[in-house]
Amino acid sequence: MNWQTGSTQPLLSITEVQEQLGVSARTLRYYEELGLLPGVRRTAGGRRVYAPDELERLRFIQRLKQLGLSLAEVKELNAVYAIAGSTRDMLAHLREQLDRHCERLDTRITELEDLRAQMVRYREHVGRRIDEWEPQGHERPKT
Amino acid sequence: MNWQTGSTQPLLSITEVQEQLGVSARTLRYYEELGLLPGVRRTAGGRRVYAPDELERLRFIQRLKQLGLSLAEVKELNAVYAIAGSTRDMLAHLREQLDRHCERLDTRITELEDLRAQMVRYREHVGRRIDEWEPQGHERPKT
DNA sequence: CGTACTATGACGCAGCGTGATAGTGG
DNA sequence: CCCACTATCACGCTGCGTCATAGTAC
Repeated sequence: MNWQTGSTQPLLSITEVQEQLGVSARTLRYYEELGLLPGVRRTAGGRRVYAPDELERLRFIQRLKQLGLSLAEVKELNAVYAIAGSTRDMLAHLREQLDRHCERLDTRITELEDLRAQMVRYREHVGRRIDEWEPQGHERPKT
Repeated sequence: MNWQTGSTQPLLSITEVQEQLGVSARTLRYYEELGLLPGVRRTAGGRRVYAPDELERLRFIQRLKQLGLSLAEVKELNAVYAIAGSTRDMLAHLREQLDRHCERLDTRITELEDLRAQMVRYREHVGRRIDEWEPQGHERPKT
């Protein structure tokens, strides 16, 4: 699949992008629908054509997503990007987002650790009750 | 609100349960709809009446939820409970679930820690780009 | 009789997965 | 003409929040 217009721009179909980036076609359409990936061109038949620019944008989105930002936050960053054009403002905004998210992550990690500790205690409690079971004198399973 | 039939059973309205357990009315109806909380009685007018048993069950559900089990898993446990009547079988099943979930938690915690480290690195990268910005010579903001 | 509480039903969110149905590319 | 690929709905999932509408308790 290559409709190069003269220059050697690798234009990709949705399936190719899917394979290269590991993002499903459904996800690609969804991102576009949400406005995260504007300006995706089409063939005469209406099929999506992805240029290197879009791939860059997608990689950026992937990174932010991996960092745990929501699509709404990614969209907000894209909006800033559109206005500030990858300038200092955008970078500053991005850094703020990262800071905020880093705090949320810390909180979440602590919560999970507490939960884990609690779960281990509860597990041991359950274990003891199982051990105590036989002496209780109820109908025992097929031991 | 107390329709005690003679014995001193504190029968509660949905709002009272909501206040005592911190579970919304919507959530209570939802649990019932899912079959997590069967046998909730009603007044002549169709209003839900919660007995101590239900409160116990709800507290149990809350604990499992806090430990991160999904409602489907809680339901499964209830099913076992209904059959085994809180016997060894049920406890054993519960312990298995807890074990499995503990592993998932470990994985998740590790993931989040990796993510955090990655985010900090990215944040620093962004920070450096901001610092480098002035020398670049683009139109500076209103410094 | 009023008004606070409640019941049921249904839509909404996030982030897509998973069809169904119809048109396109080669 | 065939068949793979793709486009556009549209519903499903999780765990409820949040109306809208109608009936109930006091």
